[in-house]
This record gives sequence, structure tokens and C-alpha cells, in this order.
Amino acid sequence: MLDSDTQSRLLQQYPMLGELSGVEQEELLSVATLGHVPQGTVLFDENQPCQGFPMLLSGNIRVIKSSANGRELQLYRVMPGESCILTSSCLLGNTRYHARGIAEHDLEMVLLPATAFHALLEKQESFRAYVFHLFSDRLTDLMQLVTAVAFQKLDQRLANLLISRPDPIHATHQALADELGSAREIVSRLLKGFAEQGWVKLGREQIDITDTAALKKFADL
Amino acid sequence: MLDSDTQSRLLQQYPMLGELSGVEQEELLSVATLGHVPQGTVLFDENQPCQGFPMLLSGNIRVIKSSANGRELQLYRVMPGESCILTSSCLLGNTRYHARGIAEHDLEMVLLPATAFHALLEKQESFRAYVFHLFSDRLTDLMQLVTAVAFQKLDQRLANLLISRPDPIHATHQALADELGSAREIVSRLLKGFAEQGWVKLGREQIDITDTAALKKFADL
DNA sequence: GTTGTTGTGTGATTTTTATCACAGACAAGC
DNA sequence: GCTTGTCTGTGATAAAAATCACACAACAAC
Repeated sequence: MLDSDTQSRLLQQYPMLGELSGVEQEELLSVATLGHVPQGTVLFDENQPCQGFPMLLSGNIRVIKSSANGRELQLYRVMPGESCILTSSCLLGNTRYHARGIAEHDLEMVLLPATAFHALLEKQESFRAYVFHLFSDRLTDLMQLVTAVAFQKLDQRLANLLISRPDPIHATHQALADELGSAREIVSRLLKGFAEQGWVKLGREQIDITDTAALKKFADL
Repeated sequence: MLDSDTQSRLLQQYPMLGELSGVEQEELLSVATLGHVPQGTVLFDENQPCQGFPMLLSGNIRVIKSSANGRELQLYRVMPGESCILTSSCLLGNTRYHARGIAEHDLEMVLLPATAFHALLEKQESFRAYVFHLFSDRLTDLMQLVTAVAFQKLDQRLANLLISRPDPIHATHQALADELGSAREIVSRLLKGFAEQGWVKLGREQIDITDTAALKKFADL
């Protein structure tokens, strides 16, 4: 059972739940549980079955694939108000996870049991629309990711990554490499190149973008 | 309006439509149209809006992304009984296509207008389940594709492609390269390598697999 | 301060993939 | 037959990425 503060935050992030009738809301909230998850926790991993439908209140989840030789690639991030479509996919298809989910920052999330998720999907038109929309967005994301990995050079992908982030970027080169699915040294070298062009300024665990326009131009050909 | 033969074929491929009441079925079939599409036709392309929901009776669709420098990569194939999830995605998210769809062979398909699609989704639990399932499957496919492209070498991906096909493979090296998102020469060279290992026998537009086990072993590390 | 850990820079080298430029092989049509 | 177009083989080179092997800088802990 969720306390009233949590309830209101949940409704704020997931407004479609507000369309439920009072009774239905009660029902829902009585089976939902609030979880606090410290940074770095592996929320789910390849081949694990699915526990329930998570709704993020704060923090975010990195969904990644990792390869045999220790490299990894980020598929997407789950932000508050969103939900892990991979989980929905598992619940709907009754399959197991095909990726790993890691709490990037400390996490607060409400977990909805599978049965409640299915019930919601049946009853609530707006919830259904929400889930469909999520699917749709992720599919688009993934398709873009595929093409980026297949056709773009790493320098362009790196440039894209940089401009997609709030300006002073705090991350290790390794972290960036992991997001791109490449190796640290390469990222370091490319960043050095960017710095020599005057596009960024490098510091320890920090990258200041000094010429967004140039980066953007470089990023999309 | 569909003739009765087409109707029965449609129901055979899409059994969940059989769960509709008689009236609903009539309604549905009255707005659906049958289309014949010759091989090679571009059914949809990047940035185009979505016309309706296609249900394949025969033939199949290659969904591909193409890059600026003339290379392409196959995202997935749509087979009879399936439907193009990309289309669903567009209809649900009200977005435009993010890929190109090409008729690989001559195509027969029933096209459901967007409104009918939405109506079906609301009314029919089983249709909804079907669409969710499709989404789920494609998401899985795409995630596997991403990791393959990101982490696997081309020779392994080629081996995988070969064993995923019915044995005497009829395709040009260029077609295989397009499916993998690479260049023809490379595929040719890799195939030659496979042939030297005794895994395949090469002919013009034909590849006979002579050692599936070895290929399989090579494919997954 | 010293020590240890983590993050970064960088050269040297190899592997993998792409690109360019043809030559020859095969099939179809005249 | 010859011609034409498509498909395949292959060498030479280049470009991109990965790998290995360290040196060194920044920071934290003691």
C-alpha cells in the first residue's frame, strides 16, 4: 500500500492512472509497492523472468546489452514517467529479459504486479494507449540506434552523444565508450580530436562543450 | 469488400479475427480492401505517413534502413500472418515511417483503414493481444540485431544468416550484403573462406550448405 | 606527505571492414 | 556464334576500430 504522498507523485508522473474510478484506483494502489533502489543495482538481467511493471518516480534506468568480450552498449534509458518497455514486452509475451537494466542513479519506483498490469491494460483505454505509445517510441529509438551503429562512424556517434546531454558532461571516457559500445582509448582519442578542433574542453570526468553548432554539424554529416 | 475466398484466407492467417461477432466481422470486412502488389514495390518509405494496417496473405515484406552512401541494412521481414509493426507504431503514435518497406515477392494483402484498426484494438481483446505480441517480438528482434551489428564480426553474422535460411540459398552476394548492411566484395570473400573450409558450396546465385554444424559452431562463437 | 586508485594520454601494432579497379564467368537474347 | 548485362573473384590500398602496453596526472585516504 502506498502512502498518500507517493500516490500523488505517482499520479503526477503517470496521469493516465488518474482516469481510473476511485474504486479501481484503490484496488491498484493496494497491490502496488514502493521500492528504493541504490545506484548501480542490477534491476533485471538477461534470461531472468519478469516480476512486474515498474513505474519510475525518480532516478533512471540504463538498459544495456553486454558482449562476451566485456564490452557493452546502451540500448536506451528509462526516465521517470516512462516505463521499461522491455518489461512490458516480457509481461505481454511471457518471455524473459533480453537485456540488463541498471539503476543509473538512486531510484524510487512503484512496482505493479503482473496481474495488476494485465488488468489495467484490459480496463484502461488510456493506460493501453500509454503502453502502445511507449512501444512505439522505443521501436523508433531502437531503429535509429541500429542504423547509427551500422552506418555511422564512431566520431559522429560520439558527437551526437555529447550534444544530447546537458552541457557540462560528467562522465568518464569509459562510461561514454560503454554507451557507444566501443573502447575507452578510442573515445579518448576522438575527444582529443574534438578538443583540438576547439569544440570541447576536456577535464577529469568533465567535458565542456564550447561549440555546439560545430559538433552538431559534424554529427549529422 | 472482400470476396468469400479472401475472407477465409484472411481468417486462416489471422485467426483472432474469427472471435469477432458476425456483425463486427461484416463491419470490418466491408471497409477492408484487397491489394495485389508486384515484387519490388516500395510499400512505404521514410517520412511517409501511414495509410492503414496491412495483413499479409502471401508474399513478404523486407523492412530496411538505407544509408547516405548507398548501403542498406535489413531490419526484419514481415511474413504472412504477421503484420508490419512499424505500421502499427505509426498508427498508434501518429508518427511517420522511419524505414522503407519493400515487397520481396509478389504480395497479396488486406489493408485495414486506420480507423478500423483503432476500433479493432479497442473492441477486440484478442486482436490487442496479437498486436502487443507482435510489438514484443519485434522489439526482441531489433535488440538482437543491434547487438549483432555492434558486437559480432561480419563473418559470424553471415554464417548466422546462412543457417537461418532454407538450404539451397538463392540470392546474390549483393543481396546478402544488403541484408547485413555491408558491401558485396566482403561477403564474396567471406563466402570464399567458408567454401575453403568446406562449409558451403558456391554457385551463381546459389549457396549450398554442406556443413551446417560447423557453420553454427562458428556463428555463435 | 606517501600510497593507492582511478582516470586519461598516447604510441605501436593488428584486425576488420571499406573502397577502388578490373577481369573473368555465366546466362539470355539476338 | 556474338553481345550485353549481371554476378562473382581478387588484388591493392586505405580507413576505421580494436588491442596492448605503458606513463602519468588527479584525487582520496591514510
